[in-house]
Amino acid sequence: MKMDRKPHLIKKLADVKRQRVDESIVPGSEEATEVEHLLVEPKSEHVSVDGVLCFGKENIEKHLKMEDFSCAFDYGWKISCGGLDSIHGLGGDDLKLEVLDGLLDEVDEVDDIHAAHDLSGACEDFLLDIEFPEKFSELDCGPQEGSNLHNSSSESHSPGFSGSSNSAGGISELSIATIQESNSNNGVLGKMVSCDLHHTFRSRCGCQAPVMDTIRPTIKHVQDVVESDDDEKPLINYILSNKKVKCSVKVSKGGTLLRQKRLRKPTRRYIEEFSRNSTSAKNKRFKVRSEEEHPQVPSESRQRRGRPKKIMPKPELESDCELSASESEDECKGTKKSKTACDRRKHQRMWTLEEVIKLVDGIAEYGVGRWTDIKRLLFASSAYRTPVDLRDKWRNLLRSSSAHKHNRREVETNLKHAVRSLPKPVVCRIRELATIHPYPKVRGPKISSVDYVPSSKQSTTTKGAPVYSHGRNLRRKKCS
DNA sequence: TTTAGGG
DNA sequence: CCCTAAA
Repeated sequence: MKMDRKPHLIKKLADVKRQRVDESIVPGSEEATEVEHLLVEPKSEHVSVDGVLCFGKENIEKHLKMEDFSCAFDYGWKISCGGLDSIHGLGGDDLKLEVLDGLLDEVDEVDDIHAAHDLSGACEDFLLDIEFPEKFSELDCGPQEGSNLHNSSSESHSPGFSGSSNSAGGISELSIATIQESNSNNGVLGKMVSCDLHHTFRSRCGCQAPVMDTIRPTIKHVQDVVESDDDEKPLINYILSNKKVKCSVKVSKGGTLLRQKRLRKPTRRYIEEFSRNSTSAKNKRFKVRSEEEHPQVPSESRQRRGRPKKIMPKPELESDCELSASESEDECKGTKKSKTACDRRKHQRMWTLEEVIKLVDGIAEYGVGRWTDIKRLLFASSAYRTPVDLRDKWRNLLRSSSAHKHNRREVETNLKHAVRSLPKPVVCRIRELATIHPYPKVRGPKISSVDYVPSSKQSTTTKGAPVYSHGRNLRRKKCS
């Protein structure tokens, strides 16, 4: 199916190109330069999303028009075509390849072009993106293939495609920036260029990439569509959310080139949580509780961070599956990118009052420092609380309680706002424990000889007051 | 592996 | 919450 159309389309384009090239390209050398740059610097996927999203039906008109423009920039076009064709081994490539070669000779960025050509190689890094075009090509591109190059939806599944999509995304992204300039410099031409660039993108990833103006409404549209069938896949949600951000950024920046760093593909879990939060922040607490009721579920979530241990012991529940899935994703693709993206703190769990109380009880019973014991005995049910978490929480509790002591008024004012605050009895207990089981750390003065002047500082440092009797807990901070 | 401590 | 060092 694609095979049939390709040659045809290309031919058509070639014709158009002949007509247009002279008109559009010749006058402005700038565009050419810019395009080269564009070709050289593929960046970030966010544009690809733009392009993909643009596939709204309302844009058919625009797309058609753009097809006319598409030839303004034969460089990008040809290249993209060549790349795709060569990759997919479609018919009628010889010609195009030839042309491509010619272009390669002409253009400086041979390497880049080759890279584009050799999509399979280029795309390895961008497997993440593959799903974008896929999803959207199915979603939005389907109905209107007739009017488009439509070399995508069916082909998009080929491994090489992701690469093309990426580089195309980079192009279109840059093109946006370029467009601004072009517009200012020579309005019409700029527009044409932009159109063409988008077209290029579109041809490459098989989706339509209309000009900026068309993007916004389209996005909205797509959004609606997607939101309507929520089941479609969280990924889409993510895309949309991302999309929103990007759009806003673009607007705010007024078209200045903005290069967003590649974001790591969010795990399903992240997506889930994101959607949750966005839907209702209030439910958060409730959620935590509900999750507490099924502690086995999230148990896996924690394992990941500490040590690899046994990765995915056995998927028990759905959420477990999710986790494992995200895990595997992380492993596959995250290898390279995980570093860039700071996914720290991905899973935060609010400490409920019950938990805090439990923790305090545990500490009261076992003492400070025996976190594993406390965990094992009191938090066995909540697998997501590691001993370290308990310790951290305790630390925080101490801090807050001491803060209470220091300037109560201030704290109280905060209490009004912060729902965080613990009930007084709990605070009292904490403080009590603090004195009984001093946490080795926060001690005011390095007074090793507490015996001498204990009272003076003791009041202020609360738990800082070293209680010496608890052998185990008596950890001297390095008294330098 | 567990704790402490720092970020 | 996360990470690392030390025990």
